[in-house]
Amino acid sequence: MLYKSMSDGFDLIDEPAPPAPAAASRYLDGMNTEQSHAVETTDGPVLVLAGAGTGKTRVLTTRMAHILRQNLAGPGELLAVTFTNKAAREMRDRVAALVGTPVEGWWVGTFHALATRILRRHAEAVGLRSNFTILDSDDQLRLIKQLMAANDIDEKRNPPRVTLGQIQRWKDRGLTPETVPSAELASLCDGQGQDIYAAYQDRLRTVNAADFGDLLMLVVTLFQNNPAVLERYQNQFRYILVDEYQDTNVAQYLWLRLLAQKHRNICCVGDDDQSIYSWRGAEVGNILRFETDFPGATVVRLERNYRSTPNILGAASGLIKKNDGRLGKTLWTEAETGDPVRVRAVWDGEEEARFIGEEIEALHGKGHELAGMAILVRAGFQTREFEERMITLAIPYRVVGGPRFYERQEIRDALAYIRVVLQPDDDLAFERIINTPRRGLGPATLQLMHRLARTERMSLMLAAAHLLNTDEFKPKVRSTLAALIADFQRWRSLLDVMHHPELAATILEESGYTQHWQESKMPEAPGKLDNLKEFVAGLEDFESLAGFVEHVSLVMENDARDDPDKVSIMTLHGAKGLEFDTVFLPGWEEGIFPNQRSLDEHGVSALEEERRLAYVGLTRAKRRAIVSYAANRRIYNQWQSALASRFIDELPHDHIERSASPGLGSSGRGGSGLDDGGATGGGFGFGSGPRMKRPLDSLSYRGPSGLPDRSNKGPSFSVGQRIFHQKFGYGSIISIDGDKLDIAFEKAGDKKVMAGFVETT
DNA sequence: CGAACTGCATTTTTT
DNA sequence: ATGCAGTTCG
Repeated sequence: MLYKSMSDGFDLIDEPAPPAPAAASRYLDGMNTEQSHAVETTDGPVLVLAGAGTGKTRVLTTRMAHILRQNLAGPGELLAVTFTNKAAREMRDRVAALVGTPVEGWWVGTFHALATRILRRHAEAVGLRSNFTILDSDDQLRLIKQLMAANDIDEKRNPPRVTLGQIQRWKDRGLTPETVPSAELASLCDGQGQDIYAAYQDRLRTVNAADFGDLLMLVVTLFQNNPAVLERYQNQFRYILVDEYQDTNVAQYLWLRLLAQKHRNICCVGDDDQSIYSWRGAEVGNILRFETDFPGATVVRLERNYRSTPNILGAASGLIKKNDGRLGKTLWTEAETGDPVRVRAVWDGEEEARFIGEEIEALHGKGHELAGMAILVRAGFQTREFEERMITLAIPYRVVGGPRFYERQEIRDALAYIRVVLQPDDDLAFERIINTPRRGLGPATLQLMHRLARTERMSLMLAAAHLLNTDEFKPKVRSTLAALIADFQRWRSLLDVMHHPELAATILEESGYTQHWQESKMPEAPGKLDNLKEFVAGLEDFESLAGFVEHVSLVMENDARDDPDKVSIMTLHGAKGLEFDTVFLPGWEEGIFPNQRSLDEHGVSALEEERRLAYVGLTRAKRRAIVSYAANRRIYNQWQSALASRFIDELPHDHIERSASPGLGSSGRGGSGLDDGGATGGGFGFGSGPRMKRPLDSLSYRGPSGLPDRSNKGPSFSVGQRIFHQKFGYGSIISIDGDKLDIAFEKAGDKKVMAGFVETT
């Protein structure tokens, strides 16, 4: 099990607690001073700055247990908010273990789940009905496309994804169509961004739906417009706890601030150094500003680390120190020094995968569990070469974060049928399946329905019903559509009668959907049928179809089931909150990590976020961290010479040990602080060739040490100069950064190349 | 309606 | 290169 070990070092005491005060504080045993301070400071705002591996979950859960045990609040008066369902579940389980009571009726959950819970009760106040649908990203995109088409906006120049993304960012910031700053409108949708946003919101209200952003924003609106409702919740939640506060966006912040205003007992836990989600709206500012927002706040720093060795912490701390604007923490530990962080230079990606594979085999051979090892990459596409390597070596592995069950086409289709049964106004769902399987209800029919729906501001289903009373449809269409609507009505009437898994099966059967896949000769058809079976079977775990649909829309989680011993391969983002004995951090090269695109788009702040990502990566390791970087990288099937990531040079020398694979420039002398004067990471960045397996071909460019000639005695270059490169041919210099040249090659396009591999012509 | 073709991008992701 | 989406052709 992946996260099992997370409680290592702070096992929970789950004996039932005698009421006596002396015994009641036993759950505080074994906590360090700062931890218990964070737990026991129950009055007023508290900010807990919890460095990586300092036991923040323990503090959070113990604090909840403490509040309950001291009778400071009942379960219903405690609000505990997390970002992911996994975190919410873990919190529930651990508090339940501490208190010895089941967690029914508690307000422990994700922002979105809790917001939904509030919203269902007050839906009318914000223009929805209580059974509103929560849209998934597929629905959202389809809707945006429709609206853009209706406004004659060119999709080529204005990708719908971008439009949707912008609207989501606005919602993250709590901005309505009316309050979006005009300066931000010019660039979107040829200046029609505001209209599209407004139309989008309008459409959502009409079809009784909300997207994820709405869930948060509508609660804020609800509170702002209905003081009585706000007051009720303010009174109810005597204590508020927030996990991962550095990840909150503006809407979430407003939400919390409104709720906390009355009792002011809000405790936020977070780590500004682990803020890696600004690109999806998170505001590090929220955590940096906490003391201003909540005057008189108590700030507790958790700096004692229970996870990693001093070497790992030293390397990570040295790296993160390069960031400005931190609240600042100094992690320390009493653990044994441990191995230095290894930094390995390799020739190319293939060799990197081979190297990591060998390391994993060696460790496994010595009895280390595969489940304790992880390969953490910057971007999804990097997982492939490691997967391939694991397959050839027959090492069991799992890629965390692949496509999810509920995102599969057939599951979404099935879900859409159910959604329409539950909520006839759910246009997005209805539209999805109106012609799936094929019924001859194509675009023409749909267009007719849409027109009426839009002009009369009604749902498609209603529009269809109206149109059946006219002679707008051809007879065949008319009878098919009438039959479909009748089907839906019949299924709806069975809702209270039939056991819901059975009903779902009936719907899939009678609608012809099952048959559609039975007849399909697509290779994936059998698998899809299996998934549908699994889907129906999964319904047993829920009380009703409505409960199930809610679960699916809010809990789109991966089935993290199997625990057999496997190496984890995942992105750095995906690894946040996890820990492993051994962590491999490949691909530390300029352009990949830090990611070039990110840098291009957001400059210094992006660099700092990338650095935090590196910090997150390193601090996942309990005992061993192995960073690697390749001299050559194939990107989109183009060979590029790569430069070692600047982060490598930022790792403090006394905590790392550098080495290079045999045959590669910087000898295997190993030893930390390899004195190669390598400002850019030790003799790196050979020119590359597509099939240049060894650097031999480029011997003539190397200095006596076997390193590329990086002395400045070689030819000097100037911008605009015409040059020749062994692999890329002729080109001209765009810019010069030390010994790194940006060159526009005539054939190969723009590349970054080391000066040592370029000849003047 | 489905196969085949063309053009295009290709970071990170939860709810 | 590769995969995906949107379009076009049979």
